[in-house]
Amino acid sequence: MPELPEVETIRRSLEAVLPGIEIAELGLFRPEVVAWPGMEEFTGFFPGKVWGRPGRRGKYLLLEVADRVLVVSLRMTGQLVFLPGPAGDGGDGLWAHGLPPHTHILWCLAGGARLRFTDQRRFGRVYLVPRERVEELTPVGKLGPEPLDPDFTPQRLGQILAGRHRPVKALLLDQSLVAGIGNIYADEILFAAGISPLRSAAEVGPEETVRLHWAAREILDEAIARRGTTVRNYQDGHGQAGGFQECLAVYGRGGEPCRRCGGPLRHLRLGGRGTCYCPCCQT
DNA sequence: ACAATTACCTGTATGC
DNA sequence: TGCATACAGGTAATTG
Repeated sequence: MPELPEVETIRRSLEAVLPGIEIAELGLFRPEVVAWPGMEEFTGFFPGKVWGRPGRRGKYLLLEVADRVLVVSLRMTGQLVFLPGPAGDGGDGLWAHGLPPHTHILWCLAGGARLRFTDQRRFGRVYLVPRERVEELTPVGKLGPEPLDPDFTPQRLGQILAGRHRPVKALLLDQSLVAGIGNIYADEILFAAGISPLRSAAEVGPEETVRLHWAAREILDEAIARRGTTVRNYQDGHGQAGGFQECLAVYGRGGEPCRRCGGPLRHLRLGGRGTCYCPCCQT
């Protein structure tokens, strides 16, 4: 499940190889993954255009291409992988052999390399929009602050929590309040902060807010350093797995002993999401 | 305005 | 062995 650390890792992978490369042709095998604009305009745009620098906002990849931005939402199982060419399986253009199943878009690049978008469950979407209309035409316009930006302070987090009576985990998952945190990191951040996911946000005190703010940055930074978490099928922009799954304290460990107190971790359903926490260490 | 719920998807695991 | 069901969960749309 690509969350902020995974999308940032993909962004860094692509930043190393994509800028300056020209697009030769495009294969669109599943038009419904294109949310904007229409299929004809989308397919007609790319040939001859040059990739710019990849950016990120929350869980969204923002790939500059000529005067537009390709906004990619990977959702659950989406993958964006750069395949160097023309060696190996590269260089065959749109008719390349060995393309994995669920390949929905393939950009064939000058020199034989390719960029492929795959998504087993087809939740993922791409938007091709003018640079100045990203916020207007894509969900990026509805996102809350970036948790790793300097202006995301404990005070700012306090304002987000204040007066809201939903469980604190539900707020962490709400992309319009804080951008980039998904189910894995919400559980890990709350464990690191020692706060129960069930607590009403309004009842999180000032001292705990500082701890929660610290935990969010600590966990997200460390997860980026380890190139993301691979529990199912996440891979970075070169097709490599992440390493943070070895650091998980609670996610996916319901019933297993807490690494801090040794007691059994609890698994429950919160807002339709699987949730793991330690009832002893998180209050 | 806010909060809760549902639809969208398919591979994997489990129960009978 | 085979079939049905539950589950994984990010986001948009819908309902309350």
